[in-house]
Amino acid sequence: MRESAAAETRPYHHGDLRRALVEAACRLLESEGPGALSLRAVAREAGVSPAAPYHHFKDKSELLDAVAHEGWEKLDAAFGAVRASGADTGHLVRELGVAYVRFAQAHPALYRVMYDCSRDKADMPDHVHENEESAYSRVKETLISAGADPADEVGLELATIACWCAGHGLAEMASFKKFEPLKEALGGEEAFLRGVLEHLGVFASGLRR
Amino acid sequence: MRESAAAETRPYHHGDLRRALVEAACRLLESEGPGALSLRAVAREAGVSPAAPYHHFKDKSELLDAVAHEGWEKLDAAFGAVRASGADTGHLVRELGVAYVRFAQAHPALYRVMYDCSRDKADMPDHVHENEESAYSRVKETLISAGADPADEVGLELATIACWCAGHGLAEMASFKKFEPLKEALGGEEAFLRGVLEHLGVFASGLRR
DNA sequence: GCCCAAATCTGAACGCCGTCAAGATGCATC
DNA sequence: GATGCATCTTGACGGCGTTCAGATTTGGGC
Repeated sequence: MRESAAAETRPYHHGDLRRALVEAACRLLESEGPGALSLRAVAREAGVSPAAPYHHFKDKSELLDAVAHEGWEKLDAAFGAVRASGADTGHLVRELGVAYVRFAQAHPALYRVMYDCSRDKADMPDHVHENEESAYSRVKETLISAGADPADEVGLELATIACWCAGHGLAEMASFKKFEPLKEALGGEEAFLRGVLEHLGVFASGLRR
Repeated sequence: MRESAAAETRPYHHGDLRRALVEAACRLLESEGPGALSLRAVAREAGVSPAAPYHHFKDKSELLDAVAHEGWEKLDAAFGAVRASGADTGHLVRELGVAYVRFAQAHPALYRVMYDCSRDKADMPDHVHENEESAYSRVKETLISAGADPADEVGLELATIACWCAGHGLAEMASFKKFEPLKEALGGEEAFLRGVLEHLGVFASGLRR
């Protein structure tokens, strides 16, 4: 006889410790950075003992996976917003690239967790593979609306990967101090990002040539 | 009264513990991966007490910096080899990209340390900034030989950054399992790498348009 | 040749970490 | 109301980064 039938699998003592832990982890990540994200600290933040998380996650990496999952969904939402913003299709791919870097800059610790998880598993999360609403899928769609040939599956996949690689690389390097003079010369961060992306074929035209 | 006048600053007890530690760290990195690289393990591998490294490095991150430095020099050498291989200039930028990814795949743990250090300092190492023999400088030169306008400093810098971002992104994602079917369809890893790079302007032509 | 100051290394300690086993606690069903 | 199970706590283990006091070695000045 549950009060709310909201949760399908609901814990007993705490209410929903699993979610509470993920939220505590995100909170710590934003406030203290990735270095401060220990299992014990998360448990402390959630107000439980250091061993409590082990009833909801096999080990620390499984908690990080859950945090990363949260991150990918936030990224999907950010991409959805760009798509809904009505930017003209000619520049939409590039604007997705800018939004991607902006996301990484807005949540640097979360972004790091997202990719550390991917590296450990040597793959993108399942979520990206299967979900049609995923950011990855949206890039592919956007390439098609920009004129890519949907019948050329191989070419389309390669172009999507190219976008993703460039976006990820730029996301990890855009904040390097080395580039600050150049940013000033170009009149700001956004101009810098667009400038770099303009040199990368898929972002400039959405097509190979 | 030194036997060999080789070392300029030479330690007293061990011979050259500083170098021995860096080499031990590289050895551990190759054999056990980045997760096993603790200061204590490095000291163990070098046959000294856990506190000994603190007479040569301020803390662990400074040891990692030294390891990363070693890595960047190896990368420089790899790029030098490509440049000396006499590939035709039209494809040289792309071949540098392939070599970059190959380097990251050949030394994954070292590559990770190299970029973790950069991220922590929010910059590329000094070595990359100042050295004309650095891999970064070589990309720039190669872009010029491929036809980029050396007078357009801003454009040239943007193109170099674009190369670097794409290379780094591809290096971190090329081993994702998601891409394995595509690699097979294209007939191998190299074809996959070239295929992705072909979609990224600077690699295809070395010029903006 | 000898002594001293400085450089180098060791040993022990602190607090933190991830993880596990054993026991206490509370909910859900019978 | 008793039973069973999921949940949480307590306490412990080994490993980590780091520090500090003390032992050891070294090179330079007498």
